[in-house]
Amino acid sequence: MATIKDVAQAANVSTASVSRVMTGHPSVSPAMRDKVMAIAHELNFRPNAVARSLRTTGTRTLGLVVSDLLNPFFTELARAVEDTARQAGYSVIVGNADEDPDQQDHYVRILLERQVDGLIVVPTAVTSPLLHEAAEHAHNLVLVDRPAADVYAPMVLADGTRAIDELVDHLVATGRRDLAVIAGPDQAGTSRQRLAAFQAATARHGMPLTERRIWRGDFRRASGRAAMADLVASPDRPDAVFVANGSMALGVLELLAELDTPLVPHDIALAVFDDMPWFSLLRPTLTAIEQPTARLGERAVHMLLARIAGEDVPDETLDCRLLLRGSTLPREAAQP
Amino acid sequence: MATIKDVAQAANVSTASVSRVMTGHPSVSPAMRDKVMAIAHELNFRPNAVARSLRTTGTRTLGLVVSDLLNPFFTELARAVEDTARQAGYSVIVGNADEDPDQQDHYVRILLERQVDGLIVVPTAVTSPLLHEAAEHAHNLVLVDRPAADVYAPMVLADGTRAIDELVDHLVATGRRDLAVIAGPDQAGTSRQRLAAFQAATARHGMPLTERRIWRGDFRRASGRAAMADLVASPDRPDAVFVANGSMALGVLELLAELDTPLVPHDIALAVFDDMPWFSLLRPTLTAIEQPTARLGERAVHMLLARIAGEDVPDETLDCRLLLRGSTLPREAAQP
DNA sequence: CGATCCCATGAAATCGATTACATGGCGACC
DNA sequence: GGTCGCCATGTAATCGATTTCATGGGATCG
Repeated sequence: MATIKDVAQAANVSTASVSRVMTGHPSVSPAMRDKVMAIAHELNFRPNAVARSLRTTGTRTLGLVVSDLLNPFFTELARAVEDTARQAGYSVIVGNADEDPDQQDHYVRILLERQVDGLIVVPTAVTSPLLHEAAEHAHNLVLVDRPAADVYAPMVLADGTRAIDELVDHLVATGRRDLAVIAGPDQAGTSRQRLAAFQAATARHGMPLTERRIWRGDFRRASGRAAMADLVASPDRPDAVFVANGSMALGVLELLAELDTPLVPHDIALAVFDDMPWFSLLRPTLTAIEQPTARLGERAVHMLLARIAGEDVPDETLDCRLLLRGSTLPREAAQP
Repeated sequence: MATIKDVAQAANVSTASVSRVMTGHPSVSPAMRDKVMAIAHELNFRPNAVARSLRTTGTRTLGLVVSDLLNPFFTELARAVEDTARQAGYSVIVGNADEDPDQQDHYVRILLERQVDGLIVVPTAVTSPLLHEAAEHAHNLVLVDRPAADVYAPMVLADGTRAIDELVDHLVATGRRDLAVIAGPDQAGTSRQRLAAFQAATARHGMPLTERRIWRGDFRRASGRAAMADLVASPDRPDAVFVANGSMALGVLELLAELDTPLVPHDIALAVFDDMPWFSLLRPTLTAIEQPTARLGERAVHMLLARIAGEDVPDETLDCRLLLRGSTLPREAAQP
């Protein structure tokens, strides 16, 4: 690969001049510019971004660590982050923590070593010493989707409380009396939030959630399936089920599809936190709470860029939207 | 951030020694190792990977340019690439070309400047001067999923020919006589391949595809929807439709779901190239050709690492699998 | 006990760019 | 016409690591 020195020699000028031409420095004569440009093209010169970064401290690279790339929610988030970053002239290195705090830390460490200009993290666990430290150390850090204790970094979250309230109101209003939830792992902030909101809402209706009505998953497909299997096999089934994320919903739906008799919505109302484009293709169509996923990623990048620019950035909270569909129709209306 | 010099000073040793300790060089005394390690921890020293890369030429980073991150096929591919790369100690910078050759070139350029150790590309177009040049210039390049003319780089492709043959055999055997296809953009190699295979298979059955039976999409959701709208509205509908990728299938299904009378499978048999986890949740369940997506990503990384190691790497072709489901049941069996 | 060899360490060069500082030349202004 | 100043360019330092080469000291072996 041709270096700046090769170009300088071939053009009979100093490396400083070549550098000035390449970076668009104002005081360069047109003659110099043309000559250097011509030779640079001819030699197929591409500035070595690694060397540049070393000198300028600045890599124009952002790091993104998500908790589970298999989950479409996070792939959409990643897509939005990549898109927004590119428009601002940044590249993105992606890390997949697979809901494992150690792997998350592995990536944070690597990304810091690579001198990313900023870091966007979906915290796998509520607490991480490394993240804490990264935040302390004036590293540019933004948390997305999930809160994390003792990490002093701006966050952008989707708050589903209002939508969950609305959902529970609807379920109760349409005659459901025995609500259950398939929750996520306790270590994830979003899981706690959603569970808490659901509990609060049911309590508000005078029907607080008992421990028997809380199934614990891990936000992955298989755990949703297992929970649902358990749930339908139990002697006294609940008459409404709220699944705390989209991945688990896939498992739940799989299991339901294998049953001989359809349970939803007549016997059981079903609602999912996270909407997917194919939910309205199912029969019955699936009631869901839609998160502003793309905006989440977009805002995260903008907040991060603002932090990089030295600005003070407040937390942001985006609202979620309840999409009522067929799976939560009242029992009567649901009879085929 | 503490540098190696800070550590060296604090420990009263040379930077060379610190470097040797950090990189695990064999000839370092235990005393030295302990002392340096202790101080490094204390100062919270993290080696600057940018500086290291400059000296060692090697970034332990791979670049991945995919043609459309909205398409679940590519997100799964990206996930597999990231996973495999991480296991080999590499990070991945992802670029999304959005089916735009210019944007693809933009990313290739940036990734080359960043000195990635290797590049995995899903070519947006059949030809790209920059890719051609990158391949020529002994850059480590591997193409995935789609062939590209005049780019001399190893490829790993999924060949759907056999599965498409099988599909057409099945359609004909179950009484379908008027087959149609919603194809992708002509610039994409996979689109050409799939269309060619479909045409060949129908011809083999003595019913060559006429131009009227070929709808042109662009591999995106909206184009699938538009094509299907056109198709169902036409006076003489075909009795079987093959959709050339999963994104377009989503649009097709959306449109079908909005119709009052179900057409599939009685009036129209439907099959899709690309399987998705939720295809078996639909009613009818959806016949699809499954690609070995994860293996594709995995093999791409291994081939790339082999190239980086200087080995000669042959092209690879992986086979696809036809999954017959409800949407291609014979008309008789399909009556509700 | 002396010669030899190797091991641990340090000094300094190096990777490829950017940039502070020096310098020469030319135009402008009085 | 002389002085001042700025503009274009070059020289060399710099970023933070790795690595070559030199060196001194200790162990080994005869």
